[in-house]
Amino acid sequence: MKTMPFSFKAFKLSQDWFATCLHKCLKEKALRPGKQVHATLFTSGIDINVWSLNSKLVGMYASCGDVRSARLVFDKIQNPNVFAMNWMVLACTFNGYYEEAIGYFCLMQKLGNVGNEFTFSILLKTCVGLMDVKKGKEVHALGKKVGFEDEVSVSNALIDMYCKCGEVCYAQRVFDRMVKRDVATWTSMICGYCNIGKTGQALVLFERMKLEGLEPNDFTWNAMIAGYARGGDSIGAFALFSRMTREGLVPDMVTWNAMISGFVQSQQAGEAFKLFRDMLVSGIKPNHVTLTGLLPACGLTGSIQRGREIHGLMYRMGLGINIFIASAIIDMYSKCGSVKNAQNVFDRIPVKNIASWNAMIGCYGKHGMVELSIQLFERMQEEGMQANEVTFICILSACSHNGLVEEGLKIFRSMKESYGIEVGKEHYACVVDLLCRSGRMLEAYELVKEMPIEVPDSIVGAFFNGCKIHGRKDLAKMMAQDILNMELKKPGGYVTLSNIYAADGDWEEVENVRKMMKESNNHKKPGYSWLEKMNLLERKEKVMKVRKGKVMKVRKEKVMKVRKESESERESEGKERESVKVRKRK
DNA sequence: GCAGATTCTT
Repeated sequence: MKTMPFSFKAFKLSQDWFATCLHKCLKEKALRPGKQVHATLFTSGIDINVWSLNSKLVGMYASCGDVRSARLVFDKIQNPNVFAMNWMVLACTFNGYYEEAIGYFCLMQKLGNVGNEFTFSILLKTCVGLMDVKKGKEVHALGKKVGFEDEVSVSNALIDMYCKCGEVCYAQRVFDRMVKRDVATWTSMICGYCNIGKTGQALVLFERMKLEGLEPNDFTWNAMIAGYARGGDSIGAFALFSRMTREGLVPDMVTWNAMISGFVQSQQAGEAFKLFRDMLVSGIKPNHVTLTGLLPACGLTGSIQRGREIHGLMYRMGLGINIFIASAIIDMYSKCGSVKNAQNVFDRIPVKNIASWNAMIGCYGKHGMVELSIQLFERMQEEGMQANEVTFICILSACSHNGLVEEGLKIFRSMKESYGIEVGKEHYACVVDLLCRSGRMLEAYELVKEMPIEVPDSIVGAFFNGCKIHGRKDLAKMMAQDILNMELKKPGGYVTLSNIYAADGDWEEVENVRKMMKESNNHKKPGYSWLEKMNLLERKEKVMKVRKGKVMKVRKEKVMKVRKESESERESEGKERESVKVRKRK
């Protein structure tokens, strides 16, 4: 906004001049100059209601994200037009005031204005924000009634809304009915399929789109590549990535990011680093997402050197204050075995968020410093930060790995009562592990039985393993019986049980379980139906959990490996320092 | 003049 014509000599006190200035501020999302224009407008005495400046003012504030100022201006408008009201709905939606956005829409209806196609596109976004398909359907019906359903923009928004709310079938129905489709239409539909893991279906659409003469753009390629990467198919993702470059297209930053984090998520740290280098060579500047995506690769291989390089790069890029990277860096140092570096980064974060606290609490826990973990947990609350589920996973696993049975149990019991946090699978897993490690098998048994949620295989496995170690075959048998009697919340119990016996080499029991399975005709239900119905939030959680699971699995090995490495590193560093000292003395 | 799809930490 340096080019704003703020030369007051050339000041033309006309509404045209104000309109041009406001438009420019709106386009460039420049709040401060916009406020200056507003102030000048105010002192000039021009009535914003006489000219159409009112909606432009609202638009300027809305586009800059200043909802409060937009609202203040809006309230002074005598007869708000569609534009002003659309801007209000938009501003409220983009800033999370979904209910208020709907309020403005209702006001619009009350004033006898049905709105236009943009009103409906924005309103559908509001429904996405609320994750409310029911409202989305209402908007759909209303839009149909007033005849906006055939607008490409509205149909696109409908597809987007249905996909994000987990109703891909409805999205497909809207898609099929469309007479004219643009790139965004296809991309939204492709995205919908990618997000529920149906990359094959997405690919079919991708090819069909090309056949119909529409060239996929960056968004389409990104959606495809990201879809494959998120589904754990880094080979498929990379095939697309290569195809994209073969077709003479230049991948943009987001595409590189998707591909890099895809490799990291499928544990291919080397490929990720290679790609990152290629990205730099091709002249694309990485952003904070690139670095947060790449950093876990350092933890995977325990390469603290690479981590330090990225850390340095972050400062050179002026991203030092970015809270997302900061947490990822803490985690990186933690996984690479350097508590001190992690702590340094943590201390330098001016405004910490929950992820930064959790990363540091987890770091202490991983390195055997439970007391510090708990101290930090307390400090966090003193500083007014609310603990979340992840915080408790960190604390409980710290207790479990360091044998703090009573403390761990106390924290576990207080979770719901004092903090109002739902106890999840991971928390149960930590505490079952805690009890098993300290040989309190009966308590572990009771805890597993009282679990109100579906008991995951990992917990059952940990329990059986504990029974083996502590010689409690009686409890193992009881648990097995409970699984068979379906007393335990465990669909597919037979399968788990036979797997457990198989892992133990007890083939006789395996055969028994199989027989029982056939007799009772109780086959494991194929788990496909929930995919269609699951909404996006749940899916995201699920994906996160799957990722976390993968990380947890390797983490143990890595931490051991890293500890060894960092020990030898410290040794060599020590030696270096000594040699430096010697040289100085000389 | 108002939209649309992609990437990220615990």
